Amino acid sequence: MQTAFSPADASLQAHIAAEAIDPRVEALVTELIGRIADKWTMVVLDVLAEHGEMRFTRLGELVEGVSQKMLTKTLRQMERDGLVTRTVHPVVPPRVEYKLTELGLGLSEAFCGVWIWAAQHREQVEHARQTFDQRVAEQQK
Amino acid sequence: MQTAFSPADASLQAHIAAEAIDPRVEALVTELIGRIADKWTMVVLDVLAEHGEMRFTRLGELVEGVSQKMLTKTLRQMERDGLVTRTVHPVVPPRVEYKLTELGLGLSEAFCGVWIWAAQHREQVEHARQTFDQRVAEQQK
DNA sequence: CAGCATCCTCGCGGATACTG
DNA sequence: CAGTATCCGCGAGGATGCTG
Repeated sequence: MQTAFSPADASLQAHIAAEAIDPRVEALVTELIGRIADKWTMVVLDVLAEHGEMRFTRLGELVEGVSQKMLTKTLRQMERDGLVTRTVHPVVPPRVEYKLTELGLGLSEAFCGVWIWAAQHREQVEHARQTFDQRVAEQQK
Repeated sequence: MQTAFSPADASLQAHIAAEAIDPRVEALVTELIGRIADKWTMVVLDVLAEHGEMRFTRLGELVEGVSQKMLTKTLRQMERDGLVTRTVHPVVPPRVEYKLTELGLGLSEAFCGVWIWAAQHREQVEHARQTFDQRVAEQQK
């Protein structure tokens, strides 16, 4: 079924608008967003999209700031969600490679717009914060 | 237009590719992503983008699932980041309206791709989870 | 090397009660 | 109506130590 997707993409596209109104679907999508839109998932997604297949340790270096625990957890979640594949090479020392699936690659592309936005508007956001904080401080007085 | 942005947009656009490589900028953008990519912010953003200016209570109804505390907190953060404006009408009973700024509107558009992706691939993700959980369960035996 | 297990802390976030 | 204030449980997430 192409695994889990019977209707043609064109048809789906046409239904997006209608689906967006359905509150139940909205809720499910929101839930999905809530799970994948966490900090580490996004960064791992980005790193893997840029560098391709990678080992655990190398990934930990590039993500930077992530603890080993969180990296493991994030990767497990992503594997569970079908975003990455985990291939264990039966050698010593063990060699485990992580790689984005089609699904993961698609998500990384969808998220690309947000990265660009963040890069473009970071300064505006920082300025807004300063202004806000200043206003609050003055109001305190 | 905006008050807080000296370099021209075209120039910025040209620098995006270069900036993306700079690790410091990467870190800052990552941090920004980490802050805005939380569950409630995304949903509020979505609701405001769809319905325009809205009052606090109405917002709480549409977001659905959010506690009053989290809604307040989320809105304060978004206001601080310059994503929404908060206008208090000095009447009784009090009337407070929230509305997306240009900045917020831009982010909601950037995030649009992710919403579409989530709507389109929700089933695939769910299927992947079932497969994964099954595999783990069998491995346990 | 790639992890699992354990301990421990801290702050998220819900529930409830009160106010301008 | 639109919040603030307070209490509190629980899970996220870091640090450390151990394995195949």
